[in-house]
Amino acid sequence: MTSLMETTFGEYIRLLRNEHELTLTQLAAKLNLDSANLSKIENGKRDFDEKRLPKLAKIFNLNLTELRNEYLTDQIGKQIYETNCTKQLLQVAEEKAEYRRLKNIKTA
Amino acid sequence: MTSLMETTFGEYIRLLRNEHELTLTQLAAKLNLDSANLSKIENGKRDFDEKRLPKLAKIFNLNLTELRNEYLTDQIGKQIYETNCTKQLLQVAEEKAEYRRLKNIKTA
DNA sequence: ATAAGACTTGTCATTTTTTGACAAATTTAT
DNA sequence: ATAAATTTGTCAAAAAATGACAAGTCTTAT
Repeated sequence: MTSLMETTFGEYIRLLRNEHELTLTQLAAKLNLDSANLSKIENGKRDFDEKRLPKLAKIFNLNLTELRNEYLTDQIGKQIYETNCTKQLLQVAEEKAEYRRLKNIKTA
Repeated sequence: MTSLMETTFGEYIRLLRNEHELTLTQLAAKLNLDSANLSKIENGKRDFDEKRLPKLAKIFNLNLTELRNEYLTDQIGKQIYETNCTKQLLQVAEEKAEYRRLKNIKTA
């Protein structure tokens, strides 16, 4: 796996956009959304809608799976940040995830 | 800190309820919710509303902070599970959380 | 067998949250 | 100063979460 970004997902989009010298308006059009909202996304004031990941990957010719990982880690990182979840608690959360895995494979 | 549960939050509530020999109806009443919905919560089909944590703590005479941690780790664990987030990706998510911390302390 | 209590499931209206869209700033580059 | 780019505020629409109730199953006592 390619090493993932140490940025927010919004910053990552901005990075890509700048690399490709697109304006907000131009990229927003390609993504089928409003430039004002894309601005908010890049500035972390709104979330990028997961449904648009395939489109985003196509526009910048990125591997969708890796992009999804970028997105996923951003989302979870955000939650960790917002809830002030410590490493110790995160460890517990991981164990609980594992518990769900065991349980649900049996159950389903 | 007391060691946290390796159960879902719903299962934990059920555990507490059974220990105290309360019916769904009885506990639901104390929590100001419908017994049918409490059943769903215990069975993981709905989320417990965070707003009720203080009430829940009071009913069972629990430390609110610890209960919150129980809740928090359940929530994040659930997200880890649902998104199939691997340990490796979780590590990245943690770094991103750290990045947000640094950034937002500066920014705010 | 059946009646009662405990629990579960399905559905739907209400509430809350998220999203899309537009107008009006503000900033940046020329 | 102008024009383009970006940001911010607001609000209606869409989507998701919640509350409530009805109807179902399952168990247990009689």
